[in-house]
Amino acid sequence: MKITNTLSGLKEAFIPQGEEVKMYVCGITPQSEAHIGHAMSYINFDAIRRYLRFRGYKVRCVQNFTDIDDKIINKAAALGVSISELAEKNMADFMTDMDALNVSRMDLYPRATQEIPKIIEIVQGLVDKGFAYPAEGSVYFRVTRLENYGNLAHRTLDQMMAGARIEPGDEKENPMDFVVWKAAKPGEPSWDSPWGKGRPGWHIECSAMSLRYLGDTLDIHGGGQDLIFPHHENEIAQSESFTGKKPFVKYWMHNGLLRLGEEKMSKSIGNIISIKQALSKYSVDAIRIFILGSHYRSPLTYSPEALEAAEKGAARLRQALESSTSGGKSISLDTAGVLKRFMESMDDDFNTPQALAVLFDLTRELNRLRDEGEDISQAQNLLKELSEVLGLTLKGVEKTAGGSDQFIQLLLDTRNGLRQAKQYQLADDIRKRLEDLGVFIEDTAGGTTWKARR
RNA sequence: GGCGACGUAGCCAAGCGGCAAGGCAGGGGUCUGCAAAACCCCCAUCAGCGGUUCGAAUCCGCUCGUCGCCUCCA
Repeated sequence: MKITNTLSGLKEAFIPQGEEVKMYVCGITPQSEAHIGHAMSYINFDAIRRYLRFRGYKVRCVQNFTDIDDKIINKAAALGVSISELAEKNMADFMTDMDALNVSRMDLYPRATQEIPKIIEIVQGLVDKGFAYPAEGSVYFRVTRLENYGNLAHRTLDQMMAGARIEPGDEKENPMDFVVWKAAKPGEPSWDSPWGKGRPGWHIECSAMSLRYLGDTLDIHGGGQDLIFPHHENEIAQSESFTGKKPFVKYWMHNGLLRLGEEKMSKSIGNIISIKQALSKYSVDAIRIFILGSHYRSPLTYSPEALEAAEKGAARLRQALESSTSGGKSISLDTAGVLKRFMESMDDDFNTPQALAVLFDLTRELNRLRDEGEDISQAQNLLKELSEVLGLTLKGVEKTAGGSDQFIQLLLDTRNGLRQAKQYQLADDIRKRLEDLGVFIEDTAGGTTWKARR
């Protein structure tokens, strides 16, 4: 398997440290509802995890909740609710969204506010070794102590300074120094520390959680491209300085960002479509096909047209699993070939668009064999298995609950009576009216079937 | 200004040195009482210009256009 490593900029052979792949996927700051940009990141990394498991790896994956930071504090104040109340609500919503998107659960979801002792331990360690210094109750990381600062972002300190957007902050020795521990402001939540009351800076929580739950060296650390700098760059600085071990992460993976129109979808710009909004219009499978239909490192633009196209594609895959498997002849499907193509695609830096193409090809082949009267159960099982690797559910829309099924069946029976009597106008009228109610009919050789669609 | 990525059919999107995957839409067939579904066939020379090579969408250079990061952000 090969993975593109952001640090080297190269596609590298994937060799994990041990039996278990240690993986960390940057989570959210639970300040508001998650949007489909988040969905894009987490669906991509979900497919990656699923494939690693499919390939026989054990995977231990951790995802943080950064439940304390400026944004949450301000937002909670604006809404007039407590910080924990806001965070709890958004974390619960996030889990609901992830479940709805069929993103498999992480092994652990640590929270920044519950990792304070580990965070203080790291900050203290950094101060002891001279990598960080206290100033006015805060503690800053001394960026100039590192030779390789900027490596992940492929930038040097000088180049960053040239950006000239950095505000020098009086307490800092160097404008690029970043805060690892923030002195408390009045009215804000705070914890006791050797430097007085304060709270963690951004970045430090991820170092604390990954070191604590996965060890000094991770195999894979993932997140959106917008996290490369400064977030992940700073994580490397803190973690490696604290443990004295390199590398902190063997493979850095970053997904491209979702755009809406010509801009990145982002909370600060406000051009957001929430996961719930998307799910109210499109099926999970459509959303996953839309996202996995583009390579994880490429940017993707959200559009109703693209989602609708994905929805139709999803319907085709589903249809292939729903069709009956009547024939009794032996199988002439090249299952090994299909599997090989699928794995070659995924082995190559998780090329999900190509893997999806394999599924669509398999679907066409399956339908063809069915039309020729072959037993297609094996092909269907393969399609089901590979779809699950990509996290597709391929579940049809539920038939209506309870009673109405019987009435629909009654109408179909009546209509088929009319058809036999060649009363086609009446039969077509029933079909049309059922369609208006969201019930779609198909007359096949084996009888009439129906399904509910929105 | 610095760093990075990208520009492939009507739309979305793989391929990254050897005769252009896949999805959606479109056209033509088969099947069907008609629909629907499904199957078969058709539909691009890869932003532009120049170079390297037996051979380039794929490598190099320039031009044009777009996006991301450098500040909170998946």
